[in-house]
Amino acid sequence: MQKTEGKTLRYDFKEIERRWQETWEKNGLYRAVEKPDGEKFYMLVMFAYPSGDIHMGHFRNYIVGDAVARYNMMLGKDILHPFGWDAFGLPAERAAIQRKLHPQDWTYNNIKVSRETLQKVGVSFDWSREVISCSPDYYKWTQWMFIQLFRKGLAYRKSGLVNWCPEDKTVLANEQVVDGKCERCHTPVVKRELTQWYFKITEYADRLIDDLDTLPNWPDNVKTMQKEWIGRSHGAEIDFIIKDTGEKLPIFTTRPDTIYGVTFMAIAPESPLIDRLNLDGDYKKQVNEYRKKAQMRSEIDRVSATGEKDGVFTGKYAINPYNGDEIQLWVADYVLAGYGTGAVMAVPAHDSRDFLFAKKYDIPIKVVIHPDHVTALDLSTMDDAYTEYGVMVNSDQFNGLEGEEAIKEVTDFAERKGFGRHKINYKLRDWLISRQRYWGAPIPIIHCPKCGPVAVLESELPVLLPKTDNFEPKGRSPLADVPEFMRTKCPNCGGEAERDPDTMDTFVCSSWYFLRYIDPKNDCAPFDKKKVKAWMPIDLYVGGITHATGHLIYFRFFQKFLKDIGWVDDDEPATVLFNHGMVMDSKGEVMSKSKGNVVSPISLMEERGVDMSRLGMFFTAPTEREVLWSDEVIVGIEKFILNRFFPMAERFRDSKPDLKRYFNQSDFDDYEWNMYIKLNQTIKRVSEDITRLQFNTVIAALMELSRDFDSNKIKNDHLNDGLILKSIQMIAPLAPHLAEEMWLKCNQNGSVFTSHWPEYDPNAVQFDMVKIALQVNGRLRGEIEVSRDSSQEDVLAIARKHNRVKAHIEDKKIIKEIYIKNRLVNIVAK
RNA sequence: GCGAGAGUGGCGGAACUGGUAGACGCGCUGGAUUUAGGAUCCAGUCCCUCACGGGGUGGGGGUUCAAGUCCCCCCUUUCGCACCA
Repeated sequence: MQKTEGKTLRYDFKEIERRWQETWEKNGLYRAVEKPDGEKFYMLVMFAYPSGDIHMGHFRNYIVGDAVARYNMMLGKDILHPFGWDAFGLPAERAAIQRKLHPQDWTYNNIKVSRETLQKVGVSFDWSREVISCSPDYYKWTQWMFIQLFRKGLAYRKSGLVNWCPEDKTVLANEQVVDGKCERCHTPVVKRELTQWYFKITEYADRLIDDLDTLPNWPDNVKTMQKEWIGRSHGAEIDFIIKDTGEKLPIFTTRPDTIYGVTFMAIAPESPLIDRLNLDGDYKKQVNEYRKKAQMRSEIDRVSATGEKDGVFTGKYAINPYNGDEIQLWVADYVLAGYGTGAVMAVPAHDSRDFLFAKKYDIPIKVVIHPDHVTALDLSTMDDAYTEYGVMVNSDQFNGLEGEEAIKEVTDFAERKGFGRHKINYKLRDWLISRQRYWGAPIPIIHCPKCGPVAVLESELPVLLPKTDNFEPKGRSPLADVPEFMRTKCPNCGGEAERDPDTMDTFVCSSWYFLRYIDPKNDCAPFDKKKVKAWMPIDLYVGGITHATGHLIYFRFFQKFLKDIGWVDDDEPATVLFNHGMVMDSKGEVMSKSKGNVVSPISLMEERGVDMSRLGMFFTAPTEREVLWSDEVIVGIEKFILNRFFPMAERFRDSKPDLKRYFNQSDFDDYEWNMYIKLNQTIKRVSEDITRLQFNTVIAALMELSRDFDSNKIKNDHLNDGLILKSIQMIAPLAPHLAEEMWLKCNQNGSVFTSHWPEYDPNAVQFDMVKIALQVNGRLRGEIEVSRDSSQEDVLAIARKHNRVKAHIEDKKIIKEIYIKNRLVNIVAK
C-alpha cells in the first residue's frame, strides 16, 4: 500500500481489484454472444498445461491477449476471448505417480488453483466457455475427430521404426525428439520397431506449405520454419537395377543431371532391401555386423558424428539405367532410412557427403558437371565436391545441358524409357499419434479378429478412460492391463474383440480446441457449424514461438481436414499470429524450477497490484522481445500511476463533456489548443501502437500526455474533463481495474469497456508551430521555429540569416538548398 | 555447416515510407523540502572540450544533400534446421 500522506487520494488496489472483478463477473462483461451479428473479434491465447503454477511467461501471454481483447471491445466488436486447459499428458501422470495421486485428481486440482490465479489477473476470459481436454465431454469429440480421419483413410496403422523414450516408456513423434533426446526428459531416444497409429498429415503437405502464402500476418520466421520442416523438394525417382537379383532399386535425387557421375550406391542399414540381396559369406557377416552396430548407435551419436562417414561394401553391384555402368553397392549409416527410398545414388564429385565417403574408401570419382562452358573442374585439385549447378559433361547425349533444364531433360528421358519419373519428396513424416500411456484420450478403435480394426460407433462415444490405479508405465499401455476396458464386442460382427489400448498424443487434443470454445457445451456435435462460421477465423492468436513446427502445423492440418469434410469454411484457422518473447530472470537465464529462479506473478501482484504488474510487464520491452524480468521495472510505473495518472481523477470537474465533439482553435487559448493537439496526437499514437501490439510506447505516450497536462491552466471544463476521460479510456486495455475505478470516480455510468474508444480529431494532430532543423552540409547548426507548412522561400530566408548557419556558409558557394517541409533545411556549400 | 533475426547511453528501450539519434522509464549527479531516513518536487545526464567545435547507433567500405534506417564485406549473438541425397 502506498503512503499518500497529506493527499486525499489513496490507491487501494486490493479493494479496487476485488470489487471490479466481482462487478465484471456479476455483469457478465466478458460473456461472449452465441453468434456475433456485427463485427467480431476472436482473440485466442494458447491454452495452458495445468502444471499448477502460473509463471511470468503465462502472465505475459495472457495480458497481451487481454489488452487486445479489451481494445477491440471498446471498438464495439463482439469479442470471443476464451480459455481452457491442455489437461492430458505425460507430466500429469509422472507428477501423479510421484505424489501417489491419481492423474485426474492432480490435474483437476491444478486447474482449480491455476484458474483462481488467472482470475486474479483480471484477464477478460469468458470462463463460461472453459474447455478441459481431459474431460469426457471434450475427448468424446477428440475421439470423434479420430474416427472421421479413420474413415477417410487418414488415420492408419503401420509397423515401422519409431522413436522410443526409455525413460517415459512411450513412443514419441518426430517433433518431440530434440537433438536425439526426448523433448520432455532429455533421455536419449532409441529406435524400436512397433505397430502404431499415424495421421496422414503428409497428404496435406502441399497445402500446408502453399497456404502459408495466404497468411501475410504470420511472422516470417514461423512460416520459414514450417516450410523447412515440411521440406518439400523436387527431383526425380530413378530405378537402378540390382545386378544379381534383377530387383529394382528406386532412388530419389534432386540432381538427376549428375546421374553419369554415380560411382556407388548407398543403402541405409535399416533398409529391408539388404535382406534380399543374398549376400555372400564374408560380405554377409560384415554387413550384418555393421547393421547391428548402426542400430546400437543412438540417434545423437549418428547426428553428432558430422563429417565422419562410414559404411561397408556388400560385394554386390547395381546398374545405372542411363549408361549400364556397374556400380558398387554399399551400406552406410549416413543414409536415412525414412527419407526417399532409404537408398541414394552417390555422386562423389558433386555431393560433399559422397565425396568424403569415396575418399575414405577409395571409390572412383567422376566429374560430370563443369561450372560453365569455359571452366573445367580438375579432379586432382578438388578437396570438396562441386555442388552448384553447371554444365553437363561426360554424359553422352546430355552434354552441354545446364541447371534446371538439364534436370528436366534427364528426367523426361527416364520417364520416356520407363525407368524414372519426376517426383516430389517431403521431410515431413506422417504424424505418429499413439502413446503407450494412461493419461490421454483412448483411441476409439476395436480390434476384431475377423474384421480387423473397426471404429467405435459414434453413438458409443466417448470411450471412457477407465479409472484405474494401475497406470505406471511399464513399456506397454497401462490400459492393456484393464480387462474390463479391453474386452468388448466388435461393432461390425458382434464377435469378441479388444479395444485399442493406446491413447492419443495430446497434440491431437490441442488441434481443435479453438473450435470447441465456440460451442463448448454441445452434446450432439463437436460444434455448431453456423456458430463456427460466424466466429472463425481467429483474428489474433498469441503464443510462444516454441510451437512453430508442432502445434501450429497440427492445428492448421485439422482445420484443413475439417474443411474438406464440410465442418468449417476457412482454409486457415488464424489470420494473424503473434509470438511474444520469453520471460527470463534478471541474468538472462530461463526460469525453471530446478534453477530456483522462477518469479511468480502472484507475489508480485499481491505486493504491487495487478495493474502495476501488468503495466510493468508491458512497459519493460516490446511484446515480441524477450524480457529479463526484475521487479525494478515497476518503480517508474508506480510513480507514474500513483503520483500523476490516478490523481488526474481528482481534477475532474464533472462538466458532462461530449466525448465525440471536436473543437476549433477559437474555442481555446494557446495552452489549451496545444493540449488539445497533444491529446489527439496521443490518441492516434496509442491506437496505432495497440494495433501493432507495441504496448511500451503506449505507456510512454500516456506518460507524456499526463506530464504536459496541467489542469490549473485549463479554463475550458470540457477540454479538461474530456482529456481526463480519454486518458482513462486509453489506459483501460492495459490497466483495467485502475481505469474502471477512475471512470467511476469521474461519475461515468457503466463500465469503461462499454464506452467507445476515443477517436482523434484529424484537424488537431499537428502543432501550428514546427521546429525546423538547420543543417549545413548535413551537419546540424541550429534550429528555428516557424509556422507549419511555411514556404521554402520563407524558411530558407530565415535559415540563411541564422547566426550559426551564416558562419558556416560565409566565404562559400551555395551549391544546393534542400527543404523538407516541417522538418529541416540543408544548405550544401563549398 | 545452412537459414532467419538482432547488435543504439551505465541499464530497459524510442526513432513512421532515409530527414534534428537517444522519446519514455530506471539509475546516477546537484538542488529544494525533511530532525533523520523514506517519499516528493525542480534541474542535469551519449562521449571528448572551459568554449568554438569535434566524435558517435558492433567493425570496415559504398550510395545520397542527408544513413540507426538502403547496398557490399566482416565480427558478435539469439533462434531454428542440422547427413533430407
